Amino acid sequence: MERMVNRDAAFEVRDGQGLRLASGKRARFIHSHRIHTGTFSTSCWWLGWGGGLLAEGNMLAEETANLFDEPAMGMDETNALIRQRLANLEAMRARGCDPFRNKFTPDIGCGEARAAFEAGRLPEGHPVAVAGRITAHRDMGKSQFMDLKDQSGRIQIYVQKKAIGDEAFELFKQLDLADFIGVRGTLFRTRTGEPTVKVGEFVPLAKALRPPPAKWHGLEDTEIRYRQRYLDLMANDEVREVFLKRSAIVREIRRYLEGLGYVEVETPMMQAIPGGAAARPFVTHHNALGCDFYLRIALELYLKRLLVGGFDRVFELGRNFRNEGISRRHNPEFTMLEAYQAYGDYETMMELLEGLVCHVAQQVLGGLVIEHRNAEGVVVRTINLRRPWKRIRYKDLIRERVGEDWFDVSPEERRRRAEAMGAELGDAFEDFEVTQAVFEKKIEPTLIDPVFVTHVPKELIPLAKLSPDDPDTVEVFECCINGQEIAPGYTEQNNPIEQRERLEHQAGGEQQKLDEDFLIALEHGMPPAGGIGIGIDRLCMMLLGQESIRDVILFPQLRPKS
RNA sequence: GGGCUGGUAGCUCAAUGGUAGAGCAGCGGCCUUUUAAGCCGUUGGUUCUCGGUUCGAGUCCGAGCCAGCCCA
Repeated sequence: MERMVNRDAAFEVRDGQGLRLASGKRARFIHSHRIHTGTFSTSCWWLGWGGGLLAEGNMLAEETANLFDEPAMGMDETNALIRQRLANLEAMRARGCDPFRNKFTPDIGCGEARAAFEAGRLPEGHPVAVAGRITAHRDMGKSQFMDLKDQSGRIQIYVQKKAIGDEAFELFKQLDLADFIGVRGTLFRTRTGEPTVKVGEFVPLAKALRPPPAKWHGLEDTEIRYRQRYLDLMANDEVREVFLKRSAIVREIRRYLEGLGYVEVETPMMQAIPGGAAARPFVTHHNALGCDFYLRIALELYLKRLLVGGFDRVFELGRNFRNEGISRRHNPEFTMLEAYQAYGDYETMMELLEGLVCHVAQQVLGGLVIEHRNAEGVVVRTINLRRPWKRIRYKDLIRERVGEDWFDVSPEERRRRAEAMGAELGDAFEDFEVTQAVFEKKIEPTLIDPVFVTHVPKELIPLAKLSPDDPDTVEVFECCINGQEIAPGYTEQNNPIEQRERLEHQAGGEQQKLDEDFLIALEHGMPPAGGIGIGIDRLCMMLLGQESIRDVILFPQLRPKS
């Protein structure tokens, strides 16, 4: 009975309120202006748009009737295109055909069938069963062409009136663009050479009550593209491609790390003390425990506990949450890879990163030279990932880019020069921050090919371990590609006494901000280790040539529509 | 948070302050190998919201909402 609701899930709950349906209760619902009665096998909620129900189980008929008097808010039945589709749905039903079928089993994908036929792996006349969404319709009178699309791609189908009979032909014409159908037929090639399925039988599988985006221009409204990504994916093949490749990137990252003996783990997203980074967290509340939790801002502190526990090569690939601004490069939730390797150091992690990114690029993109193109298809940037990647010390890079005497002049002179270069400096900026502002504004954006910036001043990263050969710097690298920092890597701090001092200093005397359990773990002994964090969204932007993080996240965060 | 740009039919876009339009989609008709099919006809609008100026506002002004870009 639940399916009954599902099948007719085109009808709204009034006033945007949800209705709770108790198991075994009878409920009335409406479709196409007809009221039906049903019983629910499980309890469930129906809410807002696309929900199905108008009244709760044991509500009296009179009460329900009142609800029906209110104007429809959820589905726009005033829209002529939707009304037309509802009428087509009814007409289909009147022919005794269920517009929302439970199952149809294709024996090959649309794109696969097409490719196999093109390659000669399937012969002319070969029988196939395919299913997909109708993406184009070309009406030739007594014969019809349609394009059918599924995940594997597109194939054309061809229907002749005399081949399927008058009755079925009329039903066929009741189909709308964007409906799903299943088709059984045989492969052939049309006069124009197009691989096509000659339909012997078809089955409507699901009705689309709303029209799809325009076929030719695609969907360009950025707001709809992000809020209703399914429409974007439907209409824009290149967007689909980006997300399929993102999936492949993540898969290849896992494969590479597994090949090196890394163990993938999952650690808490809800944490009592959010640590491992300096960022504002989101707060949430646990009712039964009666306390607040924070959504994690980093993976580090739990992964290090696992090093203590004896997982020597460990990684997690998952979501972090930071309660900060939203921009072209920032989404409040973003995907991070953190990996830790016992008995390694930051140099180990540089090699890991090089190997990882090259493996992914080779497997997913088929090469190590990445070209970014603008909307006109002109190459605007080329990134060369070939190994070895450049390694340069922070101070050497600064000297190389903004003057050999940068660190020899007075702090006042550095400030003057930085401002002359257009770096924006806070009044309270210390000397190292002035240099860092120049690095971020003037140098980082120019680092297109991969660069490991090493020997970073210790003031910048107070929690890291000092470099033995230059104690003013720490054993840290920042890897920049495509003008952005993609991944920092560290020789991890395993001295619990120093770690405690630093964290206590960072907590500023607020005990509740100190992750005591983490410090206790370190006191049990953590092997020396290299660690790395990779922003997967930014890595995808770089590899896939996307200028905005929103174009590599399926459902980027936007302000909720009221 | 600040600046700039934008919001018009289901989609993509037009419209000097003077009758809101086109293409596609939809609907009706013709067409049995088309593919952005074609041809003929046709429906469709709270011009994001609220207020103001004006004889008259999609257009000008003010406030707000949403988005994009830049900056913080």
